[in-house]
This record gives sequence, structure tokens and C-alpha cells, in this order.
Amino acid sequence: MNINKPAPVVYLVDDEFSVRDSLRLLIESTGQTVSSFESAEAFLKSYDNKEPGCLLLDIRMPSMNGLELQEELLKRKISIPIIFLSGHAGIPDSAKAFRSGAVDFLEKPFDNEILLERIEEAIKKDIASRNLSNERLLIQNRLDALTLREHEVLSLVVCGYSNKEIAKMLGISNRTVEAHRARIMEKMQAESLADLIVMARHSEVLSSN
Amino acid sequence: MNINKPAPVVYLVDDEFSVRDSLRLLIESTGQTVSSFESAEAFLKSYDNKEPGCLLLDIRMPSMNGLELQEELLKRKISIPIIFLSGHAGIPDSAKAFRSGAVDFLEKPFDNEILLERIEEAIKKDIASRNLSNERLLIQNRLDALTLREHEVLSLVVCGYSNKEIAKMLGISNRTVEAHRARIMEKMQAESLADLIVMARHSEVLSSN
DNA sequence: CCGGGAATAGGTATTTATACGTATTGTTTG
DNA sequence: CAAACAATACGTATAAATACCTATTCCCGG
Repeated sequence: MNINKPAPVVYLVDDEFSVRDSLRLLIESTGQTVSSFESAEAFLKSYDNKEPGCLLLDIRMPSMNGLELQEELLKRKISIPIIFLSGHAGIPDSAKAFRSGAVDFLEKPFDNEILLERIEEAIKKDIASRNLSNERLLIQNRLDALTLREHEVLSLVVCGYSNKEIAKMLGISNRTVEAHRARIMEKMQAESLADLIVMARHSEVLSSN
Repeated sequence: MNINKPAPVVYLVDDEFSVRDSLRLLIESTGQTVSSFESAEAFLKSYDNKEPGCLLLDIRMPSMNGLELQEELLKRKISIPIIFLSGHAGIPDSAKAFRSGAVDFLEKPFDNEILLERIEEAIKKDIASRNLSNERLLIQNRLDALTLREHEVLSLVVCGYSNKEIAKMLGISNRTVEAHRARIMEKMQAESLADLIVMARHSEVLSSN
């Protein structure tokens, strides 16, 4: 039972070596782990989404720029929180970044303290969102193990119908419904109806974000 | 049963008459209702939060500026979606606005089509968030009508305990638990356990936003 | 001070759900 | 093709929940 709690990583993508170098120093001074890349492509190639973290991303870069990388990450459903760093960008870029979910958008030169604050904030966010999606994944896996019939029964159960009603609706016997229900509870690892309902809703309501 | 479905209102706060005038024309041409104000203060005074809508807000104004109004609205827990309009603002203002929840931040001159799109988006957002909070309010009101004891029973019920277990935990008889439970179902207007659980969770998890 | 609501408890009858165990009929798949 | 699994069904017994009564005690506000 040796759970590996992975340490957060601050990814840093900037084409200028001097920026990477000085930011690395700054951030490592707080005990954070830093992983630098000189291009969006290099980041994409090596990012493995295993550890929580955040991404410090320069806007203007040769080849793929910051906003393009953000889009690419969205496309790939990689949801690492992004803090943009810009030398000289305009409102449209900033707006684009935020509307695509950026955590912040800092103009160089920026206050180091603020950057460090935002990094912490972003990492917290990522950890929270990872926890959420891990939970969802667990539940989803269990749901996926249900048979078609069990799915039908489950949805009627969470709608509040009694076994009798469900039996009538599906045109099967009472006992069969009970059998399905028992299997569902087992497969979903639910200890009570309340449990089951919460889990079932969980996956339905993909809610906000 | 004459339900008044209130029409959305586009609030427009800008100190320049010419801007108010031309935007009003533009927006009204799509059939939207517009309500203009020449200052943040004037808006605050007359805004009543009855209708859904959105707020087109100039950044730079004499006296209270756009960002200050946004903060004031946050303080007052008024959550109307804001689209900022700026003549010459910088990234810091834009970032501040977005981090405080702005829907968009457009630089003048902006593309009319984009503005209209964002207005629609913002209104949809407001309607959705109003629906959500109305639901929550309804449920909260019902929860508030529960007695202390009923609250205790409810939380044990949603944790999945049976009446028997609950009775033991609270040191009362089985019947009494059942009586409470029946009252709870009645007061919460729940038609089934599933219903009840969903409602109870609803208020617990104040979730995202 | 009295009425009403909260909290408690009992009784009885009915309905539901759960927990055992067994069995048949299809599909699917190694 | 045989084994595995899904979907179906029955029986019996127990446990739990629901419905519908009544009743006592305590405390609060009009």
C-alpha cells in the first residue's frame, strides 16, 4: 500500500533561454520541481500528464505559439492549468487565452511574488480537478461493467421507481429486477441506495467546467 | 397561472453618449431590450436583478470605473455576466476582469457581430445560472423548514443508513425515525428516496463556480 | 395560560426489499 | 463445441419501510 503521491511539476515553455533559466531559479527556490522546454512541440512530445502541475507558457514563440499550444491541449483534452507570460501581447490574445480557460496572463516584466502565487493557485486547481476526474473515472469504469439490462434497471432505480414499477415497465418479473439490482449494487460497489444514486448521478451530470 | 417569463435585458454602462446611442441601436436591431446608464453608480441604483441579462461595461469612466463596478457587484453577490468594452486598456485590466469572472473583454473598435454573439452567450449563461440558483433556493427553503431533529435524520438517511441504524444512533425508537422520515419526505416534497438524496446533496455540494 | 408544534412512542396491516437457493434459455467466445 | 455469462423466472423466509391510527411530554409564543 505504498501510494506514490506524485509531486507537482511546473512546466515552463519559453523559447528564450534566459527566461527559462531565471524562472527556473525563481521557482525552484520555493521547492517546486521545474521542467523547461524551448518550444511548444518539445513540451507536447514529452508531457505525460502523470503528475499534477501547471504550465507557464510564453505567448510569442517561433513555430507553434502559446495560444496554439493551448488549443492543441484543449483538442487533446489535456487540462493542465495555464499561466501565460507575454512580452508584448494585446488584449485580443489575452481575451482569447482567458476564454479558453487560462488561469492568468502576466505581462513581462511581472512581479515574482504574483507569479509564485498564481503557480500555487494553478497547481491547487489542477490537483482538485484531477481528484474529481479520477473519481469520475472510477465510477465510469464500474458503470461500463454493467450490462445493457442492468443499465436500464439502474436508470429506473435512480429515477425513484420501485422494483415493482420497474418490473412492469420492462415487462419482466419482480424477481428478475431484484436480481439485476443486486448485481448492480455489487458491480458498482455501492453499500446503499444512497451510494448508488450519488454515483449514478455523478456520471450523468458532467456539470460545469 | 400566468407566468411572466421576463425578457432578458442588455445593460449598457458607458459615460459617452455616442457609444450608448450607437450600441443601443445595434443591439435593439436584434430585438433585445437595452437599458443604458451613463455611470456605474446610476446602474447600481436602478439595477434590480429581476430579469436575466448581461452587462456591457466600459472600463474607463469618471468616478467609479468598470473594474470597480465589477468588484462592487461581486461584493453584493450580483452575478450578472459582464462583457467589458475598453478604449485603451492594458493586459493587467483585462486579466483582472477575466479573473473576476468577466465573459469577455473587447477592445474598441470591435466587430459588431462578435459583440452580438458574446451578448447572446452571456445571456444564455445568466439564464442557466439563474435557473440553477432558483432550484437551489427552492431546495434550500425546504431544508430550512426542517426541524433540527429532522435534519439529523436526513443526513443519516442520505448517508445510506437504515431506519433501524438511525434509531440506534440517535437513541430513539424505530417508529420515531419513521415518523421523522415521513415528515421529511413531505416537507421536502420528495416523491422517492432518490429524489430526497438528490435534493439533499444538491445543497451540500455548492460545487463549482 | 393555553394552543400548537416538535419529539417521542406504541399498535397493526400492508407493501417492498433482501437474501438465500435453483433453473432455463440464449449469446458469445475461447 | 463447451464454458461463461446475460437475462429470465420461481420459492421461501426474513427484514425493512410505509400507511394510518393514537398518545404523551415539553417548550414556545400569542
